[in-house]
Amino acid sequence: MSEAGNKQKPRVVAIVGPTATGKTDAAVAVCTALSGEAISMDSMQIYRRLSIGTAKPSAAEMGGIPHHMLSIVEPETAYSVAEYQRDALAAMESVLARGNLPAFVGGTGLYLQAVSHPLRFAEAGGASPVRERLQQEAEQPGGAEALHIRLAKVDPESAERLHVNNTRRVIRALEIFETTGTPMSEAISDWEAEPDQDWRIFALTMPREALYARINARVDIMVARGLIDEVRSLLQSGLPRECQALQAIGYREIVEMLDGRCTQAEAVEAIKMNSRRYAKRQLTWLRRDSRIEWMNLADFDNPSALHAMLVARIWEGRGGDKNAGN
RNA sequence: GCCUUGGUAGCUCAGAUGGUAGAGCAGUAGACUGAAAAUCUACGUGUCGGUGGUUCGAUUCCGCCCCAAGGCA
Repeated sequence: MSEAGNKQKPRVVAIVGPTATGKTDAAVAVCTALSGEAISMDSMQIYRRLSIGTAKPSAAEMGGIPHHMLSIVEPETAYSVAEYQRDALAAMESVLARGNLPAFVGGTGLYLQAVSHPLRFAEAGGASPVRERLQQEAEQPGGAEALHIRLAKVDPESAERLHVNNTRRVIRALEIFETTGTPMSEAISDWEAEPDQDWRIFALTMPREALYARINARVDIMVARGLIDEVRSLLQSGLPRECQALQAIGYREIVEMLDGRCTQAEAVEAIKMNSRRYAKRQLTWLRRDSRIEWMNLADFDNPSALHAMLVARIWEGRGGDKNAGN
């Protein structure tokens, strides 16, 4: 106990999965049963004033459970993974300090990695003049290829990894090298860095067809609840169309519609389609994480049964309690 | 009832003087380290409506039938 090497790592839970699988409810159930606090792991619920389209939990849905990392920045802000990592880990520490169970909930795969491994990022941060210059270069004819070739010279490993057409990534790698002098491949950590916590990660899922049906239905509900007005008032308040927050699914399509480039029916269909594709990408991301314990809604009579199982699994594996018992 | 035009991939359609067919979209799989709800990559076999006939060979030509849309009665 006094030896650092034997120190018990604190138990931390994460509930992940594609959009519309009921993660929020599951997290509230877990927190209620195990005196936990929820920490959102969602790149868009971070923003204030984006509520309906991000399916941000309402006060009622939170069921009295404290939620962190929700509505913490203004929508005009460009928030990034590195900031998320810093802020979310701080939130986690505060939950731990209170003796409660941190329960991360959300569907942003990169954010999960950032806090649970944890990733070490390069020194060079967000948007910069260097990035802007590289972006302009990329737009020249043959620019993307030229940048990729340049990257291959200074950081062959990253160039190998990155497809020429993935300009955004090529630029980032170049940006890291140009501003720090270190190639990206050396500046960042491995995927598999050991975390300081004892993570228990559960992914909620369901058969593809059922998932898609739920997503479609949820989009209709969002529209019925006033998604269009939400977007309209965001624009009216002067929020620029190019900002990160308005790139969110459900927002960019409505902006298109409000600008008269498509009908409402088309916008709604596009939101459904983009949400389905997003869910598919989320699944792809999660599948490669071997730590994840999958929970298929189809195997349970109802969500409550799944919640009970979740609680039981987390409880039984709780290292601290097990040791306290002997 | 008659005439016309269609019936080819989940959808919209293309195509071959007869040698079993291909685009877009959808879909699927994958990648992912400071935009990640972002960005990027790969993947096209389907009784060519049914059934008879001609033919070495029919989805393609011919007959009949079914279905859809339009027109005439």
